[in-house]
Amino acid sequence: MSEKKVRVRFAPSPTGALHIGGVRTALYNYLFARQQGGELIFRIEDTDSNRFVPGAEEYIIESFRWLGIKFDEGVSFGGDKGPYRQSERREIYKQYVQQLLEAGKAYIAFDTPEELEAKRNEIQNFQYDARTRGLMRNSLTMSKKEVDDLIADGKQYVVRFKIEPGEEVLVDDLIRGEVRIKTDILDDKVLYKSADELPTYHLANIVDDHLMEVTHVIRGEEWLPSAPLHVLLYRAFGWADTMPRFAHLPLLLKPEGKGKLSKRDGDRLGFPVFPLEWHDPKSGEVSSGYRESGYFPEALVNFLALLGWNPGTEQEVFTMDELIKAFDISRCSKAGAKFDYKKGIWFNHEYILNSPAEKIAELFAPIVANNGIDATMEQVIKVTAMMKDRVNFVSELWPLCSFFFIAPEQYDEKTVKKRWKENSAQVMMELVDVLDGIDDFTIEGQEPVVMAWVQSKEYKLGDVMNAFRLCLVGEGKGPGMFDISAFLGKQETIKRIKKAVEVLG
RNA sequence: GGUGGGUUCAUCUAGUGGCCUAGGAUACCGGCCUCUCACGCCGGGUACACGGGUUCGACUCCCGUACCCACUACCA
Repeated sequence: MSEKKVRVRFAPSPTGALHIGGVRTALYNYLFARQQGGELIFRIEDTDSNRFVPGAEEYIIESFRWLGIKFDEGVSFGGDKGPYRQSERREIYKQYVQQLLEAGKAYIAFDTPEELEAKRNEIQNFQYDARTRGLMRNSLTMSKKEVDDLIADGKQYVVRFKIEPGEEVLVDDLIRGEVRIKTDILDDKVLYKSADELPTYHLANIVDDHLMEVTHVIRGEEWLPSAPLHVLLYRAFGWADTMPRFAHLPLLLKPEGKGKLSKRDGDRLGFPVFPLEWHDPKSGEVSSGYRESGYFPEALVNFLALLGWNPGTEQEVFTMDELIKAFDISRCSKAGAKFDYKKGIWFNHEYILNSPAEKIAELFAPIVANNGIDATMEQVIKVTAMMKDRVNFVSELWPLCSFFFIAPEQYDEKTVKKRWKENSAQVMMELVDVLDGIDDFTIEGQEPVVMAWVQSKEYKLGDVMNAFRLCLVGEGKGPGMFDISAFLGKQETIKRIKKAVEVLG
């Protein structure tokens, strides 16, 4: 319809670490913006001064930097529609609140929280609306003078939106289709609080989205019930013709059991619910993050993108660019998705599989060094190339391949029992002689010679190789035997065999 | 309680009236590969919430019931 440039926003409250569901919402906004050639705005919704948590804003920005989700404007990103922090937009909101007041579309209410609480106890299912506002202390029931005097007196008040009953509001949702709600069941929402001179979410959201020329509001399903209120606000301001389109995303649910995904589920089942490690400044509590747990940002993004959306093809592994091309908001599912964290692990495995050994080795090298090993980068790359496809996380690499760098101190009991035969010691000593005679100790140099010897002696290949493995590794695991011996070199290989023969006899 | 949203394998999901004896992926189990352990490959399993319609025909459309989720704050 319109030729307007697509503009979307992600607007978190700085009340703590960014929840994984929020990350997904931001990702969908990003994919949509990029695909449409539009822009993504980062706005901070800090209209609740009581819930502000220091460091949260920086945490959120750093999270997106790590994930590769880039904003075009907003807090810390520049732009000419700022300020992008709602606490810095007080004067703007005041002006629009005034506009609503003057048009008779909102009114001032003096009821204290205690009075409201009393009313709720007095009347069951009490709701501040057309039926009850005549019973309350507000500018609808008081004279203008009374109201002016109270304000002049410094009495605290709120501004409430005057909802007219008897109407049906239509919300046209990109994911859910047409949702209709009767205004009778809506309450006169608080739009502004004089106490901190700040609006509530609803007012700030509409004013900012309008002023920032937002064209699509992509947010969590928890906002669906208040979407009609937002539609009504656009109308009250006379902005109905430029009202953004809405898309309400399904929620992320607990992996097992009922309810929405919480931090406790992560702690219990052993997966992070935050992108980065979070240190709560109040409680001092530390929560694990995907980054610190060894996930690749690309894998997390890929995993999250497929949780609640699918391309309609059988492709599952996507780069960010591929996601941008394939994304289609109308293909988002409507039902909440249980958080399938095991699939997230699989995605990480896929990324390791598809990454060159050099890249994984860069991450593995510090781990090798931390274990007190003085290895060259070339050695680390060699080991990584042999072992990386077997793990889900880089951190799993070391326990699997420390034997490349450290000779076994002891020999796994079960493997000894199974693989160390009567004549193993003798065969291994023969093998030492065979190996000692090989000048070219590469895989290609060793293999034919050793194989020929095994054949000539009519030994069983398995018996020789498994005993050989036990000598070099200390247990029955690892890549091909000649890969290991070639890496170790002639001297170390022979040394380990002799040591094993000595210990195992 | 009220309002809105939702309901396909254990899990994420494909499916827009006949292509569905319901497809893919994860997890699990089994096999293959093989000098071991993995990886990989191949294979396996009791899924359309239930009940009524509409229709020649329903997983797909309509109604009801059940269950789940969200919202119901001077929080977002």
